[in-house]
Amino acid sequence: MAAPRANMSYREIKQVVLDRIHNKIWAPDSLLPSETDLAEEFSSTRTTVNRALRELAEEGYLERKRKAGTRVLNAPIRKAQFAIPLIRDEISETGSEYRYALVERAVMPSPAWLSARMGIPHGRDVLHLRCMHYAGNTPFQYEVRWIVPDSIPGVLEADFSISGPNDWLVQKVPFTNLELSFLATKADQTVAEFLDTQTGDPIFTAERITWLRGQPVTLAKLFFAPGYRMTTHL
Amino acid sequence: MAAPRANMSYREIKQVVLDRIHNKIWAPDSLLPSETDLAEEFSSTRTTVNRALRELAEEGYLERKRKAGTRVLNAPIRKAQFAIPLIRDEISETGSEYRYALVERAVMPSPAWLSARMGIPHGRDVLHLRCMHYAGNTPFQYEVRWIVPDSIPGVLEADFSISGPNDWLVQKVPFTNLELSFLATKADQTVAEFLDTQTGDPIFTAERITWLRGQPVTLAKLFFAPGYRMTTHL
DNA sequence: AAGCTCATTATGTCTAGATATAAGGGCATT
DNA sequence: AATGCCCTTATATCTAGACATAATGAGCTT
Repeated sequence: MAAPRANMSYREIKQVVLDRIHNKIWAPDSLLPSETDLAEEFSSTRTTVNRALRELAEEGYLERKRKAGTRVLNAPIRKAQFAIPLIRDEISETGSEYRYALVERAVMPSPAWLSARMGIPHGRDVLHLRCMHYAGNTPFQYEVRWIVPDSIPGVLEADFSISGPNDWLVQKVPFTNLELSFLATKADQTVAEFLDTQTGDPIFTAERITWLRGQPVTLAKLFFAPGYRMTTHL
Repeated sequence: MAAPRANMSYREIKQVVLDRIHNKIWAPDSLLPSETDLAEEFSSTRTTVNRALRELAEEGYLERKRKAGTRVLNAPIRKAQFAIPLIRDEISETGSEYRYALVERAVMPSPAWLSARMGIPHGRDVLHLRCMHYAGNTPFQYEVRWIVPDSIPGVLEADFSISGPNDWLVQKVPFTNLELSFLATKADQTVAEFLDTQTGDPIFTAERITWLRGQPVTLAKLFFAPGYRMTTHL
């Protein structure tokens, strides 16, 4: 248990505050002393205390409001952080060779569900892609993607047979906004074939919609091979 | 596009730096000017520039090393943050009433797979719980949990028939370490029955292991009702 | 009782400058 | 060529103090 000393660093202050929260010295919902008071107690400065409390608030332990003060959250909203690496990196790190294949490319009018989901005019042409990502010879991910070409100059001319649309988009289009969902889906026949598994198998799936300055850019459905886990530590 | 002005706030500086990264003024892998230089350019101070760059590094855009300088990451490791609320809150927010039921409570020797997974001695007694969480009358989550009683005084006497083990643990045991995984599983007969769905249906599942000062505390498998999505925005 | 105004106060941010520390690069040694 | 030492430099953090801003709550008005 860190004991208050003189000249504590903001890290040490964070630890002391955390300890006090855990030991209920500062109970849930209760108000902490003001930064000024804490600075005095820790014989530090307000700037340093501010950083400690600010970070603890970001981590979900405290709630801070101007004038109202700093409060201990009763149910610390734990924030799990998942790193979303490029699939190429994710596969390379396992020691396997990353391989990519374009399955289908088509320009088609936006289907109704897509229009609704992304907020684009019904019937507008969209670019539809289906791709496979392999770790060595093992299927890793089956990707189904729609791209709204209007807002992305050059996308209709881009060559997606060598590398995936994500690579291209990351390079060309800095998105400003992203929605990411994880869910479990049932492998239909197509997915099962591509991922080399049985129809009906549970498939860990990610759905990703990105916008650029309010304009919808792309929606991707990423079907992971059976056994995939998205894991984080904290 | 934010243009550099005098007396910029750290937020404005962040925006300018981000713009420059997006516009490849500072290309991936390239080195940024030093904090001192940037402070001069933005007619700000090093402290302010430092905060801007530090936050951008936390967000995964930059990499900073003492003496080496600040570098643009070529593949911005996007970090998706998921808020992990208490299930009670998650259900209340939908407007439904949260209901809880204990399905089974047993003390048993740790099965081999659990011992291996959590690193506890084989055969050691563990507390096994199965619970249901409902949103109104609709099944929301089926929870299967193991608790290592050694490190948690009082857990064998705790009453889990009224409220769930998570509520109790959060109150009593401030964990120091957590592993959280998301995956897709296939509903077996038990899960299907409790979640009121068909055997074989894909089930979004979370696995959570927590430790207290290196000692394993609990493992929970959380099976969510069909249709569940874990969503985040950034 | 309800609504409004305003002073107070805690946090939010910035300035200017100092010290601490990690790590790259050069130089000398082996 | 490889190793080890040291100097330099860029970031990391701290100090002390200032002003900015949101929100509370007291006191006044309606």
